[in-house]
Amino acid sequence: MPADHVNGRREVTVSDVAAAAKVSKATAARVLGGYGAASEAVRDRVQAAAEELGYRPNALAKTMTTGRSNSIGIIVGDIENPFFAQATRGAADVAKAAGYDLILLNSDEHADAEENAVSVLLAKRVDGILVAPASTTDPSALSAAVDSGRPLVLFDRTADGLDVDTVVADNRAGARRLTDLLLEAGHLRVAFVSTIAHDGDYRVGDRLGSSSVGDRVAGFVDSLVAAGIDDPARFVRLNARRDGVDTIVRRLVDEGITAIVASDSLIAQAAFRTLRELGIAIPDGISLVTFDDADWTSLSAPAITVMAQPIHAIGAEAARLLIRRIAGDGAPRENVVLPQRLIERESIAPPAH
Amino acid sequence: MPADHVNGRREVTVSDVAAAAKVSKATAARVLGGYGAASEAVRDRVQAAAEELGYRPNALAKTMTTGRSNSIGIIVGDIENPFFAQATRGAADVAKAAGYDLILLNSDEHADAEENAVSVLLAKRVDGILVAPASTTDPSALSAAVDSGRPLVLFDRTADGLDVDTVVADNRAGARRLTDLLLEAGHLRVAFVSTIAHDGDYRVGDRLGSSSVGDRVAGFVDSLVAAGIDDPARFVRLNARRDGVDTIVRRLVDEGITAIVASDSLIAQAAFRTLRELGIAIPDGISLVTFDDADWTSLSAPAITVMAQPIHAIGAEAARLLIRRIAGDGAPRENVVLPQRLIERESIAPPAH
DNA sequence: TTGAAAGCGCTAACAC
DNA sequence: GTGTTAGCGCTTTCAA
Repeated sequence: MPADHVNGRREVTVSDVAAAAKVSKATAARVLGGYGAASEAVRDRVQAAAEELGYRPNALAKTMTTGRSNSIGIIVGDIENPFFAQATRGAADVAKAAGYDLILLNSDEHADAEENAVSVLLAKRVDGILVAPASTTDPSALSAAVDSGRPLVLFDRTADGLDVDTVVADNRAGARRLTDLLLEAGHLRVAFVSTIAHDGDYRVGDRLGSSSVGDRVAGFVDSLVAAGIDDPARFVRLNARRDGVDTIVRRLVDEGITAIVASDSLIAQAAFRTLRELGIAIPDGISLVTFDDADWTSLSAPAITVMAQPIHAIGAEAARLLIRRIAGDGAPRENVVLPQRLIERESIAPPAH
Repeated sequence: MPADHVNGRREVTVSDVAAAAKVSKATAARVLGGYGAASEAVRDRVQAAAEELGYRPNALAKTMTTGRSNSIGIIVGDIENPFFAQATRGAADVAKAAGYDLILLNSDEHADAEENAVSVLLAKRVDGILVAPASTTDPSALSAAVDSGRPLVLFDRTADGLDVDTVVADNRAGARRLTDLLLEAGHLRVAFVSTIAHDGDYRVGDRLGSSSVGDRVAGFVDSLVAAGIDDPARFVRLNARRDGVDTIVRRLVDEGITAIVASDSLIAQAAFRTLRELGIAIPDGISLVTFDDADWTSLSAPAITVMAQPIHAIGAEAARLLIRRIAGDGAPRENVVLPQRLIERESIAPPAH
């Protein structure tokens, strides 16, 4: 039952229009497709016939012959995460302006889901793929995409060993600045908390599964080192997904930590709740800072000092790069690093003791 | 340059595999496509050849002959809006489980963008469309979708005159309950604020552009009427996008309103900020309630009493319905109404004086 | 179980 | 300016 749809109705094709307009298929296709030339009379006749019959182009057939689908795939961790939603919107706007649509897939940060997503997109012959790689250190799930020769652009995270364009925020500088702020306020015992999985305790130089978290940790360490603080690695607490942010924060409190750098606003949110339950005031009991200017950070009491990321721009820039590649730009790979922006609010105070 | 990609490499096809395995194209296609029968020996040979050559199926070609694309389109107002992001995730999960992918389009609540989105999706021959209609009262932008005969399911909002499945939340009951809470606390002057556009002042019975807002207003009015409050329409303030939530809230304060029902959490957020600027305490100066359990509503001081919606479920249920239709379910249209859930927090107190 | 051939709706040469 | 023809990569009769 090809071309028919479930309801049995058959779609109107170029041939139908051509017949109705009494011209050849090629001519009808030329005016309908807006390419080639045609006399005004013929053009009118064809358009009238198309209108009359309710002709709707079949983009798939076009793709079959041209090789271009005008759609690009985007693989995010989870579209429900505001970060990805904003980046996706940025990408969608740029894509739409250039005539592309987005096929959206969630990886949940799992390599196998990511690999599967790539397969699906390749099968649908997307013109290019945008992805926030689930793993920086082992991006093998993306190899099919690379092998396919189709343009691939990474955003938010880089991927080791892949020679592709990337767009990320300057997480290291951002983390450095955020931590500096805490140290300048007099803190000596400040912790960095992330949900990222990591075997054993963190040691300086360890590579993390996500370059953005890795860069944040590096910036955090930079700051402590510059301040002459001994053994900075002991202040880095990972595996918060496994262990629970709540548990980790309680432990930090017991250890006498006086300030916390949350690796993302979800962690900050959990920490905020735990501190409230513990009856510890922010910032007088403990100072708290985080990444991303999430809604709640300016509405909470106190409002949270954050390092905002140009999220929309990250997605938009990635899409721009991808589209340029699709158009055949053979320039060497580009690694765009966008600046973060500090928003100082009320969650930092000198340490208590 | 058909079938070649930008880089000039040609994709491996069924024919290539068939040749390598020394079988006919049909046979190779049968084993590769997992349909029809084949002897074990042949099957192995074909699979080995496919593996060897790096065969990747072309889903588009398959769609061309079968008429099924295994992709569904989803048109949302704005993916950056957490409501749509969550609903999209719900739909994506159900879709993925059934073997479908999502093509995502933003309408920005504009009819022309919506109409254009429908066109694109129809051209890409999606198997069905999910849409949160930009307009309940004039859904003509969706007529092409309806005419196409392809399944269409609406979520979050209904559309007048369209005989299609819909999935919405019980906004009227939710608004009624939320408003009742305020009246029970002793409020007599409570306002409802929405960004929806509307010509002139609201009058009871006016139809609004969005059924969800319309239902909320209706529930609000129900409550006031039940309490014997005169002329409830005067407490309904629309056009907040045009006039600014800030301006409207200030005016309400001047008018001596003692409680506000925000039509969504973005409005509540703006109102929260304005009241803070005005130095009016919540709930002692003014009580505030809203829809949607947004992050900030539980972290703000005070935490906001909200009517939560089963957002994920709305998207999931819509996708479920759509997929059932795609499978050929000819049952009469279904209008699913999902219950909302009250979360009482700290933003209601008896009126001041 | 396997193969040959036709066709999905379109574009792209190439001729006239 | 217009028509003819040959594909794109797959599935689907229909025979063998």
